[in-house]
Amino acid sequence: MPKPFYITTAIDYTNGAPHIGHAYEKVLADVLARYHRLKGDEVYFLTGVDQHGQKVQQSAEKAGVAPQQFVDEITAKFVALWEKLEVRYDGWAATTDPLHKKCVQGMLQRLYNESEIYKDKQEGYYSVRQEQFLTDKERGPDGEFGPEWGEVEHRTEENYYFRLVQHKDWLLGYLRSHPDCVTPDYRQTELINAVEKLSGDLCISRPKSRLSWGIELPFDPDFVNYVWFDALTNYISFIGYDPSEDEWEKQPVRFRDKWPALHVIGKDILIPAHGIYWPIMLHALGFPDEQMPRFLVHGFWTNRGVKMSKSLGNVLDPNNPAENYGAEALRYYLTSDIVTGKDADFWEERLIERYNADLANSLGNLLNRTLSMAVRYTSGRLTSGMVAATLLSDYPDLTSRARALATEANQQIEQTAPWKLMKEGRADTVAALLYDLAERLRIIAILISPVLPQAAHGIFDQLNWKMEPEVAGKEARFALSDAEWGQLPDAHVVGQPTPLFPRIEPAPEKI
RNA sequence: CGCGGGGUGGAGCAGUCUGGUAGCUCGUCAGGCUCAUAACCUGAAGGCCGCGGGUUCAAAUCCCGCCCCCGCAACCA
Repeated sequence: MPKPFYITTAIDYTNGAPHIGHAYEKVLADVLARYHRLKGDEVYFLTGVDQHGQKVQQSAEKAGVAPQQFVDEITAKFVALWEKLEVRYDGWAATTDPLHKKCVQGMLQRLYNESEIYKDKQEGYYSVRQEQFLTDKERGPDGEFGPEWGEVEHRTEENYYFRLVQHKDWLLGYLRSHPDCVTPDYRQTELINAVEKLSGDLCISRPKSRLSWGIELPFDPDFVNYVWFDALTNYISFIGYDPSEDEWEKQPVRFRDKWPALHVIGKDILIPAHGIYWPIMLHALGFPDEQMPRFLVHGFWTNRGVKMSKSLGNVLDPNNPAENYGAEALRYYLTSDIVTGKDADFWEERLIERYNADLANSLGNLLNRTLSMAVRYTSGRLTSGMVAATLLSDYPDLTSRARALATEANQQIEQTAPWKLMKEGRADTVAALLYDLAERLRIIAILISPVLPQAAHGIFDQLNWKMEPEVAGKEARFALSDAEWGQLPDAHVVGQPTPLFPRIEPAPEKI
C-alpha cells in the first residue's frame, strides 16, 4: 500500500492575530493536500498552533489573564480563519496538548540519557527588559548596547544545551547528497552555506524563574524547555511518535506510515530552525537518512511594496479580503498570482483584476452562457456524440490548464455561433455543441477543485451532475480520474444558470 | 570581496539551467458578435530584455566587470 502524503505547515505562534502570511501558507498547503486527494492519494494534513513561550507569558500577564486562557482565545481566531478559508486539515497540533508534552519530555529524557543534552554555564551581558543574553551582534556601532535593551547587566546562568555541532558533518553530507531536500533549490544552497558556518550548541532551556509557561524538563524541574524541542517536534508527536524507541523499525506503524513529511514553511524559519536544528534533532533521535523530511519554502507577501510589520502597522488581516470578496477569491489570488518560493506583493486591485478576468469573465461567464443557451435552445438537454475535444495536457498546473480550457471553450462558442445555428433550425447540432461545452465545464470543475472547492461544487450543481446526497457537497465528488472526456450521459439535462463568480465592481475612486 | 533574491513593452510576471521567431495576464486602440456576469471573439500599437565588454554564425539566455533595488536586528509566514 502506498504511503499517505503527509504534509505540515509551520505552527503559528499564538501571540497575535493571524495575518495574510499565515493564511497564505495554510492555503498553499491545503491546495497541495486537496490536489493529492484529488489524485486518489491518502493524505494527512497537520497544522496547528505554538502556544508556549515567553511572549505568550508576557502578553497574558499584560492582558491580565492566565496563559492558557490567553492562547485559547488567540487559537480560536486561527481556527475560525481556517474554517472561513476552507483549509481542511486532518490533525490539529496545539502544543499545550498533554500528549504532545509527554512526547517532548520523552525525547528530552532519552537524549539526556544518551548525553546529547548537557548542562553548562552561560556568562555574559543580559538585558532585563528583553529577558535575553546579548551577543556582540547586538552592540551598536559605538560598541555599546543601545537604549532598546534597557538595563543591561552582567549575569551568569546555567542552562541545558543540545549537542548540535557534533552532527554538523553528518548534516552537510546529508544535504550535499540529497539536493531535493529543500525547494526551491537556491534555498538549499543558502542552507548549506549556513551549515558550514555552524558553531556552538543549542540552548534548549530556561530557568523557571525567567520562564514558567513551557514544558518542564523531565530531568530537572527547575527548568522548562525553550522552544525548539517543543515547537518543531509537533510534526512527529501528533502522529504518534514513540519517544522511548530509538530504532526506526520499532516505531508504531501509524507513525511510520505517515512519516516523513513535506514541511511547508516560510523563508524565515528554514535557517536555522527547520534546516539545521530539526534534521539534527531527528538524526540524534535515531531517524535514518531516508526518513528525513523535505521542505517547501515559500516567500513573503508585502503590502503594496512595503514589508509588513507590526511596528509599521501595515499588517494585512486576511479576514477583510475574505469577507469583502469571498474566501475563494482570496484563495485564488494567493495561489495564482505568486511564483511559489518568491516574494509577492499584495494589491487589492490586483486581486479584483485577477478575479474578474479569470473567474468572472472567462470561467463564470462561460458556465452562464452555456447553461443559458442550453435552457433556451434545448430545454437543457444535451446530445453526446461529438468528436472528443483535444484536452490540453501540457500545462504546468491544473489551474492554468482549466484557464486554457475555458478560453478554448469561449473561442469555440464564437466560431460555432449556436444562435445562428438555431436560426437555421439546426437544434440537433446545437445540443451536441452544448454537450461538448458542458463536458469541458465538468472537467474544469475537477481541475479547479483543489483551489476553488466551492466553485467546483457550484459548477457540478448547475450542471446537475453527481447530485447524490452521499457525494454532493463533499470533496469525494471530485476525482482526477474523472477528468476525461465523455462521462456525461447522452440526453443529460443541465440545471438553471446562476452567476458563479459575480463580478467585483471596483470601489469608486477615492478622491 | 559577508549571504541570498531581483532589474524583460504603461502595470504585474514567465522565459535564463538545456543559446537560434521575446511569451502571459491586465491596460490602451480598432473591428466583430449578441447566447452571456457591459461579459465573449478577432486584430493592432507598444520592448536597443539595467549598463559596458567578451565568447559564438547566433546571447534576455554563457563568461567578465559595473550600476541600481529588496531581504538577512526585532514583531514576523
